[in-house]
Amino acid sequence: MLKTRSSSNILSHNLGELELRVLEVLWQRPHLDARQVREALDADCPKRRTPGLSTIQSTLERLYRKTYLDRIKQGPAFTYHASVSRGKLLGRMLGDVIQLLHDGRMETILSSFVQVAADLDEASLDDLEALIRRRKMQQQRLEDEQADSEQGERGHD
Amino acid sequence: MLKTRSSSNILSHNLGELELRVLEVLWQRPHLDARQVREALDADCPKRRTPGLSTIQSTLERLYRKTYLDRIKQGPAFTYHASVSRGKLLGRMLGDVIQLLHDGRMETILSSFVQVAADLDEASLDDLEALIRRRKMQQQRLEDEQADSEQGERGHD
DNA sequence: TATGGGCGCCGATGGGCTATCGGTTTTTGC
DNA sequence: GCAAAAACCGATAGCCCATCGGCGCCCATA
Repeated sequence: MLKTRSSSNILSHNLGELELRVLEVLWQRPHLDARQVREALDADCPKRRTPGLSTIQSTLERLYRKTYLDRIKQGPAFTYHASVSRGKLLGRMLGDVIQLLHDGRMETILSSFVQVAADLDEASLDDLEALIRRRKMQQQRLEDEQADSEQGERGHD
Repeated sequence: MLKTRSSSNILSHNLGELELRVLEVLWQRPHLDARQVREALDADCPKRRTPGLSTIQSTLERLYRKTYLDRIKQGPAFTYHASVSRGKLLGRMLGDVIQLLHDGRMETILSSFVQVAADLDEASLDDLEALIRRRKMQQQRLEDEQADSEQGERGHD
């Protein structure tokens, strides 16, 4: 009856509800300590009973250990701030899902996404096109520079 | 010390590892019963110890209850097949993630996705553009037809 | 230098989920 | 009707998050 589960969840970015709410708070106002995060949480949703300070602290520490947050000791308390932007996290989680469900054909991925985008907003298709154009130019420039200086560096992350 | 957690996971589409592997099998060859699914699983990855039949059955039933699978009683055993395509599921999970992390600005969403697509493959940007073009025509045609026949129906899902 | 209030940190607890079976019941085919 | 196979149910294990209590440390202050 042993299990030997390698990992409970299939996605590498696994966030709980409180963790996400905390991240949201810190995206809006960086550099808060646990107490301030708790207050912000309470202000955001007064009807919900705010968890105790220790709970917030645990969550902050978990997020810190998972490298979603950085911290600086400021006076008596740590001050936390997101080490990953909302857009970055979005991109990574999208990448997770895609890696999980892709079938090798780019067509499947893209049509799925276009479908999502189209559901969200018609105008978004125009935005997407503009973004692609920009991205292409960016990529082109990057390639040119690389060929020019002949340096193979990575990590435009 | 009570928890009152509304839901353990934030995403609505929550799949385990075995569940996903089973889905993969059934996407490749629909209409298998538990025994056949088990054999396919074993064939896909012989090194890994194949779970018992009951485990496969439980997983199939869970996926059925979660409406990822349909089943038909065929002879002595149920025959299972996916009720949602790979692309559909991909789209929904992408939608989940986006809904979870969007900040209201379409820009954030789109740039995150384009970044992912670009990471995957350079040529994908061309594909994406082509898809968008196709999608736009499709949408245009759909709107025309709607305006023409003046029927306001929903649910092109 | 004692002391008291924060704060960090660790461990325990509870609840949910998937994976995994064993055993019992139901169904089927002969 | 009977035997075999399949479905179904319940139990267990392991993982993860939420939640807190309690202990210890540090620093300011009397």
